[in-house]
Amino acid sequence: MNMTEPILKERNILNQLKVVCSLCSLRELCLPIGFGPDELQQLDALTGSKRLVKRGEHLYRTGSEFTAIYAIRGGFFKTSVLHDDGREHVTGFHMMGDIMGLDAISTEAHVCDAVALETSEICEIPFDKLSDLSMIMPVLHQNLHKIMSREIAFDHEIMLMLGKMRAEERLAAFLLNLSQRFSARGYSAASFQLRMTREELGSYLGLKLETVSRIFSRFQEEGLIGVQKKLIELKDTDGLKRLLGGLA
Amino acid sequence: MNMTEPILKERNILNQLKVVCSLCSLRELCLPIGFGPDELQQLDALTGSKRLVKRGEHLYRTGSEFTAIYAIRGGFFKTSVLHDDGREHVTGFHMMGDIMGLDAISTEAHVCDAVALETSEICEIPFDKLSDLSMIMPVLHQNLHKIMSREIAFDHEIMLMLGKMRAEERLAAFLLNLSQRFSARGYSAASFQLRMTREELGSYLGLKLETVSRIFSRFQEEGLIGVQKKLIELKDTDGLKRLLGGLA
DNA sequence: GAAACGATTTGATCCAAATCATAATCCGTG
DNA sequence: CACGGATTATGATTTGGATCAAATCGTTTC
Repeated sequence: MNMTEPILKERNILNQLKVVCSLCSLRELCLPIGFGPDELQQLDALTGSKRLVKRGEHLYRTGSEFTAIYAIRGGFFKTSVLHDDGREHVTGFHMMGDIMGLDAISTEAHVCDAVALETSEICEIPFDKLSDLSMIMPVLHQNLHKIMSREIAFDHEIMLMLGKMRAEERLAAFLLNLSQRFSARGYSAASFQLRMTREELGSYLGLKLETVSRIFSRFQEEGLIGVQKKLIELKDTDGLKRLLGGLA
Repeated sequence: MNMTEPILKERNILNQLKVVCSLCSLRELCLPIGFGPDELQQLDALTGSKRLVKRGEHLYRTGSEFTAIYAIRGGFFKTSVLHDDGREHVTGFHMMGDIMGLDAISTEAHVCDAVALETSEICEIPFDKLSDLSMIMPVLHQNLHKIMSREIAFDHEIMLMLGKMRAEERLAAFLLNLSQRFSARGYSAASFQLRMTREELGSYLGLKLETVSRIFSRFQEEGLIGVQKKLIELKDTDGLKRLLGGLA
């Protein structure tokens, strides 16, 4: 073996990385562990096919062909399914650092709508390219599995919430989770802006919008949170946690 | 390049396949698409580390180290999480052909208990070996993604059920899903034995056991199903589907 | 800047499922 | 096979959240 082969291989990887829209977004997001410093620098240096999705626009729709997964660089999305009778069910809220579209791999068609709740920047990652690439980059391969596994585990938490918690507990759990996610991304854990309506939040939590509104008011009376329209301030995190009691 | 290298590689794969407990179980189950006839025959010929789990025994427990995923060759499992206050929440029912343990990849520790509801035969698949192997077998790699993706999509359906459906709709949806799963495995779609108690079923569906019992009785009065203890007979599948209305 | 529409809050009433209670039945085990 | 605990069925009552209703507040839009 001579030295040219590894170099060629290296170059090939770099080319593919470009195609793969740059993993700079992935670096910031969910795939950071395990790359060496050099690899990280290379990933960072690459610029990829980013795209703006304006508030209210669809990133993808139910039934459209699955070709890519999407890393959110900034902004806020909801995913939802629409029923025959016109009712909407919100299946998730997604922010900077989250990956969307993983549930479509098995059917090769998207199974929900993804809509931007504010103007957002996303990074499109062609899945076949990512898949090929992960065959030669073990770390990427592992991280891909971890991301999917994390989504499964997170969904199980949601199922617990929907199946076992009362309305107050659901709201408390939601606020604490959102706070924690903002905090993990460098934003304030105590104060944040909701991007969704009461109706969308209710749909996600299995509640009616009136119930969401009432419980926000009640939490405010009890000094647990401050509410000004969409601006939420967590005033007594321990109190909220106490509400959850024995549940997770 | 000479001819020895591919042959060595091939042998290496076969050795690893043995370690990987044999993919014969996987063949029957969730990874069947994409292997050539020769590969399939080889997979079938291999016998792997199967294990019996008796009724009531744990396959794994919350917090135990994640080392393997499990393919069910026969039998029936529930997965559940236990809360501080002693309450149990059932997160899933699993039968022949299902893969369990995927939600533990990200944390490297199991996040739920898996208990056999009847004496069952499982195949343990060491995950690091499977992961290595999938690096050199693209089809295995793809199928692994598909399985995980399918689990995510299925969980979204459960979330819909828990968030939007009334008790009757949940039971109807559950019975139809179970029937369809039995049917896909070659068993009768119209008549089957429930392996779980009313309480476990209620826990899974977000209902109390009394509600489950009452609705089974009501369905029977209406001629939708026949119930004799745990033996369920679907008498009017269309009627059950009609109950679901616009949902799913 | 007024009009129009959407989002939120709050009140009154209703209902599905939980809870409480009691049998009846099943099934594992000594 | 008879005992005892677990499971199921069913009735009576309670209640949390849905539904119906109306007023207020915001924010597009023309």
